[in-house]
Amino acid sequence: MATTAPTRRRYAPRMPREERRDQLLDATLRLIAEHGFGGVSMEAVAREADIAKTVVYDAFGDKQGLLRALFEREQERVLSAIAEAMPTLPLAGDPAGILAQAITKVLESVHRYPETWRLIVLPADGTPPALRDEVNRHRDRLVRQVEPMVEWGIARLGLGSLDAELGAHAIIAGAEDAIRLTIKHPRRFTPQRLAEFAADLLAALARPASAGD
Amino acid sequence: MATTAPTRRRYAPRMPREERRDQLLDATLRLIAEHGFGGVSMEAVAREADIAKTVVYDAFGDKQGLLRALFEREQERVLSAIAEAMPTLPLAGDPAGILAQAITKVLESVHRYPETWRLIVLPADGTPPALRDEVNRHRDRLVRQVEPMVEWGIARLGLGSLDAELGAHAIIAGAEDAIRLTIKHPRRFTPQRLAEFAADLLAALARPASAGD
Amino acid sequence: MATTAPTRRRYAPRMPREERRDQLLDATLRLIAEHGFGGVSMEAVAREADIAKTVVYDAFGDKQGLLRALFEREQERVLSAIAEAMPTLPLAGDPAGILAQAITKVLESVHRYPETWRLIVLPADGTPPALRDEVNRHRDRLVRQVEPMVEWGIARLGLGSLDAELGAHAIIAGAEDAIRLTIKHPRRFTPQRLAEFAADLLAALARPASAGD
Amino acid sequence: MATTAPTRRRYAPRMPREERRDQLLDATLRLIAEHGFGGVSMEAVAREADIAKTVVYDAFGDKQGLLRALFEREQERVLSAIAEAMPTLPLAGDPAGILAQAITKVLESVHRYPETWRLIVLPADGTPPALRDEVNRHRDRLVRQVEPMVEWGIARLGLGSLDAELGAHAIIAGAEDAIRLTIKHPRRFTPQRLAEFAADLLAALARPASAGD
DNA sequence: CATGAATGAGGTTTCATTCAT
DNA sequence: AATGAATGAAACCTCATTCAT
Repeated sequence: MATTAPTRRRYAPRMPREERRDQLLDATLRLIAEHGFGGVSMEAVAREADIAKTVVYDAFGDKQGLLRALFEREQERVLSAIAEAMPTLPLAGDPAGILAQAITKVLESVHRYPETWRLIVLPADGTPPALRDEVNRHRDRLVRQVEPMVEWGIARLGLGSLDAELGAHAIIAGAEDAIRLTIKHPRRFTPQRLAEFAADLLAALARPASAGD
Repeated sequence: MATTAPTRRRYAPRMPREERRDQLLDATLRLIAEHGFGGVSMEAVAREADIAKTVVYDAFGDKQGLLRALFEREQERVLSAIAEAMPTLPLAGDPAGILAQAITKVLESVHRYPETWRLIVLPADGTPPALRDEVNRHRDRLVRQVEPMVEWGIARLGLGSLDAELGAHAIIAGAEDAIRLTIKHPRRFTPQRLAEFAADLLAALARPASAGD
Repeated sequence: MATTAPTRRRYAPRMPREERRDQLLDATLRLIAEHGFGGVSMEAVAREADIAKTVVYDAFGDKQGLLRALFEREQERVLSAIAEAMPTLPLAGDPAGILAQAITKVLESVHRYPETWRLIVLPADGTPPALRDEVNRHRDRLVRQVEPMVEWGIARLGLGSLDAELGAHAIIAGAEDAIRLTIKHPRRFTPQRLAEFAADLLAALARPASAGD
Repeated sequence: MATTAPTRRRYAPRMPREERRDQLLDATLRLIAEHGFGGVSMEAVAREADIAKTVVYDAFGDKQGLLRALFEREQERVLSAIAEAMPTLPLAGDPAGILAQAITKVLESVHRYPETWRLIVLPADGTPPALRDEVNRHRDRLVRQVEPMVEWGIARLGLGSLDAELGAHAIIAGAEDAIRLTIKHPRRFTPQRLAEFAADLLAALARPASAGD
């Protein structure tokens, strides 16, 4: 008569709907972090929260609903961090400093909420295509948003011939990699180090030509 | 002269093991390309190859085996393309040109075998973690392999203070993004354009300082 | 001035038990009419009445209880319509007229309460067998009740050899079909038309033989 | 170590696909007969056949497929019995005899395959609406097919004013009731008795007017 | 009397995998 | 080296029903 296994508390503690939703989203995020996207199942979420499956259904309708809600919540955090990190327009001053500051701000958020960022930045297959597409849409929009800034930077640094579209892509790709490094080795790749590298790079790009700029 | 219902392929042609394996890996790759990773099932592979399921088991043991074999085969192609693209040591000459040439070579392979590269570069979840890890191991190795070249380049370009490790990461990240762009919009982002951008960037980085270099 | 999401009906109006029961039975009948029997679930009934599920349980105990109560209420209406339609005993006069009048009366009720009649006359499966059996019991009783009238009619019409039991069955079967036609195509098959047909039929059966009857 | 319950033969006997399908359709029909339509589930069918669930899926694809296949098989039997029972055109001779013979033939089939007939004649809700509609379509077609015969009969019997459309409906409704009686009380209501009743009825309808017929 | 949050059982379906030939 | 028929586990989802307030 083992006491461990069959002992199941008859009723999980009651919880208002919103709180339950949050708790379940946390559980889901944990599952993704540990077992990847394939590890998410309504069953597993319920188990992780030590609760009956139907509670999950009551809270989110179905699996799509669960994942959508998760993405929305996390995306929110990511988008607002990005929005805050974006330099204020019109741009003025030193491109290197501007970039460094933006990167620093983003990476600090990554530091605080690594799982959130991992979810958005490493969009795995297994994700309903709709969600994946949405992430991609946001990314594309970001690239287009950054492009005029890159144009300004190119002009400012006297690099007239450079391909601004690719420049924007490169910056976003670099930032994503920085995010990934931050997630994987937070000690080794600190926001400071990564931001400094970006600043150095831009500084090195500056054409000293127009000396008195 | 197929009749409608009861006509069932009597026997698929016998095939030596290696040939069959190749055929099945092709079928698998096709499935991934069309229906994403979720579209791969032993059943689906067998159907795609118009063969009985057990043949797949005989050829690869189990699903892991199938995917592992696929990854190995495709990785092979990727690795050899990379190996060929790598500049010959010791490095000498213009870093921009060297980088441009390496990128061009890689992207030409991407052009030819987009599915292969997609498989390796966009490693989807749903993939057994073991495989994913292997891809990451290869990537890390590549970063470490590139690092000394970056060091050389930094010295060559007179950028003494730059973080070489991050430089290597940046180059790989940029290359990966280039690969992704090539896969997604092959018309718009040609190898030439991407390589040229890389070259321009490196050229702009060159410190004219040691004028007589 | 409803706001979108968080607006939740605070409390449904309190209601004495009997009134609530009636309201819920109406909701149930509506559900059956619209979505068939499969559309009835405690949840759906509660939603249709805009009330909490447990109220339904409090009112009827369980699903069986709900359905049983519904059947009882509707059966009641059906039975009283039938009772009213029944010719008064002892029978006298023209069988055709008697039948026509009975049919007319029944079909008028069908016209007014098609859902009620549909419920009883088209007893769908999915209904707990118990209920179905009850309907059948009532039907059998009706057949037996009609049988002596048929006997009288047979004698009256001078059709001595006819099987009265089957005659009773035939009349009920015909009436049921008339009901079904009324429910499905109320315009096309009016009570008048159907009653007239029945009267014509009986008139045609009359043996003119015993002329002076 | 009880031998009863946990002893489950590891592998059910192999069977060619068609035979398995037939066996499963039989099992399904049995389930419907015993527990009504609600008693049909893939699960239950598998249990009834003492076989793994997936075998049912392999055989029919899904639940719809199972039910559709069942209906097709049974409908087939019903339709061919009806076709055989239909009097040959052009009609000639005694309407009563014609009707009696048709009814006899149908009811003999009902006697032999009561479950089949029950399935088609008592079409329950819970049936996918598509199937139900198909049954109704067949029934409607039958009514329209019978109508000209009724017209002929009305003329033949000298009942000029009678509503032929309703006559057709009445005949089908009566036949259906006869079928139901046969299914429920095969001893009490034999084909002979029911056919004789129909014949008597028609005979009684004949207007002796054209005395020399 | 009414609510909202919980449970458990059962049904549909898919899939990797094994057995028998 | 092939085939086709079987298994079991696990996922999604729905529903009747109960608990706590």
